[in-house]
Amino acid sequence: MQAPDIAAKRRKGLADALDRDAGTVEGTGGFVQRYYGGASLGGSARRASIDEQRRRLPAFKHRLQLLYAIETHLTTIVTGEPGSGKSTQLPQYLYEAGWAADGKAIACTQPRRVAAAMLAQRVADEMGVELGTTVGFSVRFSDASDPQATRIKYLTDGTLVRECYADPLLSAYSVIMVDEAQDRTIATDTLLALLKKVQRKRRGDLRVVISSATLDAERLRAFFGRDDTATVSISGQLFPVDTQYLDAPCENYVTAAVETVLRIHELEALGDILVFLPGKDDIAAAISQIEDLAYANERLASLLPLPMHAGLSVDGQRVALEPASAGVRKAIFATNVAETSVTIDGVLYVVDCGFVKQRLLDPATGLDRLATIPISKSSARQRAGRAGRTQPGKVFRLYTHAASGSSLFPQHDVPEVCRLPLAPMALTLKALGVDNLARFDYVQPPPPALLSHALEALASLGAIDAQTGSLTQGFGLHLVELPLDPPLGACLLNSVRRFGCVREALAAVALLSLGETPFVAPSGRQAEAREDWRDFMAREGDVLTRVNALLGYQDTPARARQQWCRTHFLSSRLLDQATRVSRQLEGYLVRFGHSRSELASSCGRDASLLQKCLVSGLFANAARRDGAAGGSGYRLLRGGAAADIHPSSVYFAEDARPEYVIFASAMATTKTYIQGVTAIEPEWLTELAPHYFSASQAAPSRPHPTN
DNA sequence: GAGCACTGC
Repeated sequence: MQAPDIAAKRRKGLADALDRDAGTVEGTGGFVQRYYGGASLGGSARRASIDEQRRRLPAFKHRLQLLYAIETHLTTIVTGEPGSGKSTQLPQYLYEAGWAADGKAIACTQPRRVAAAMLAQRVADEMGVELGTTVGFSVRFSDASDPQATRIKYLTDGTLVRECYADPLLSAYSVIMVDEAQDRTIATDTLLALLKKVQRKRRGDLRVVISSATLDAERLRAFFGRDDTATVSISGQLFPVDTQYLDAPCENYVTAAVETVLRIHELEALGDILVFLPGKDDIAAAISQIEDLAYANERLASLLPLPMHAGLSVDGQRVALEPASAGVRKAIFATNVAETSVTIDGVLYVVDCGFVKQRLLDPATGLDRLATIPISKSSARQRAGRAGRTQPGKVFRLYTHAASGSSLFPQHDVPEVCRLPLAPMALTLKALGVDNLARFDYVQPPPPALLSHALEALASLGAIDAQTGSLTQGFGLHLVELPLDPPLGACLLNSVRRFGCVREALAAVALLSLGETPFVAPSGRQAEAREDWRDFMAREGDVLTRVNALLGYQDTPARARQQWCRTHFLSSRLLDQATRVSRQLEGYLVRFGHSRSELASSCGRDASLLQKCLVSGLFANAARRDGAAGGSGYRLLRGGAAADIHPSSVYFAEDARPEYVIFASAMATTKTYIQGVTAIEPEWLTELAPHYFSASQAAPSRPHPTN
């Protein structure tokens, strides 16, 4: 139960807050209050205008209703469109109402780091405090919070889950607001499930607020218990969006998108167009179609097609965000980044192809697929909303009205726990004392096949005991702490324990955890780039080649790195991030008690040490040349699926390909491609993963049964 | 022979 004096203080705080304001607020549920005053806290003109702005936000009308709901219910679900101010205002209302009065803090979690940092900055500005004092944030690589002073703390949900390791009851917080819950990421779902457990243990002392744009509210109410859960809906600041559909299904959404853009440009008032397409190939195709047409058509000179996807450099993204010159209409061809992560101002028209690329693990084959699938109805609404941010807009859906209502488009997205590899989540839950993952109280239970896949993977790495299912001392416990996929974490731990190649392993693991290759050439300069890249190339494969690039980058003085990347056609964004990751990982190894000299170990000229080190974690990703199929392809040792070398690999253009390889990832798109490929000797598999491979041939034996 | 959506610790 809530300590009486604290609750009383808070109620007084609520009353004080009411006393400061002026006008009449009306909430639903019969909770109508008069409020007085109007003095701003700071008294300066700037503060007064900030207060004015805060009052104009839709959330303000629901302020008392929200505070009342949170005061009287353990869990409150808040739905509201973007622009309603819930992410910035609700934590402030709670603070003003005294929820942080007794030394506890109010947490607000976000799925993405930039969002957490930006929100904290804005709220600090609104409250007139220095960021990192009363208002702070904590995300990977950046902590601007002070345990003594911070009362409103923005974090990523992954960071808060990690705080559970040190403080399983999250006792530093009185209220935890989980924002953007509609994303249903693994981290969000994990956090929600943990919060339900913590709420029970803290016996009414922790309030949970779940906020979301378009939420499966009923599911969450049922999960947290209908009696203890309130629902509040806040209207957004969106303008009406007129929706248009095709009369008949289109054959090709790229052509249809281009045609629609041209028609808008021809017929509609000036205003930018945002086009949603599934991938960057489609984006490039659409843009080049428009550019080709523009040669022959002068009227298209005032139409500026631009790409927007996560693979672009910061500068590349900025071009699409900047306003076009007078009289020019931007047509931004974007992937899903523009649905959630990036907000583009000035968009009046949205063109939505109705598809998205989504990653999913096929439990039958154990292979990742990147599939182009119809979007959910929630996602369609979200995309449409991008046209109505500043004035009434229009959305052109590249499918028929009949299809839009049909089951072709599911109501909501499939949450990540139902489609992605779960080994990292399984490790987290084990570390937090969840012994039986099959019986855990999930927001939405994952398919059993995904769970057993994860448990088998963890057992084969030695992270959990195959018989008891509990984390192994030392290895398993360290693996939990590392911010890495378990196989990569295993490589890193083994590099210091067994192989003495920490310098290279840090680089390799950091690069592989980011997934992409740093070798990126602008179109048209491929040949020139390939020539330059020869200096980095290693016979042993992609990983050593990328390691060479990263170590070269790190050996370059910081101020010269950008230029160095430009001359060598390398992604400085990726290499910079990999550098930060490897530094953070090194910090973990220090914390685990490894000495400076252990961490300085290098394999020097003996690349086989690093190769073996990679095998020790990635052994499940082994493949052998497929002689029967003509020799250029591979066959996975686990499952036996056919696979090809990804075009980004150093082996793609090679005739002499190694007989046995391990790879960082396999992904089925048009074909199954393996990526991040390293040559190995087959006997390393039986030497380093004898439990996984039978000694006679390098083929997997059945993994140990688990749990 | 020719390509990977998006996050996060």
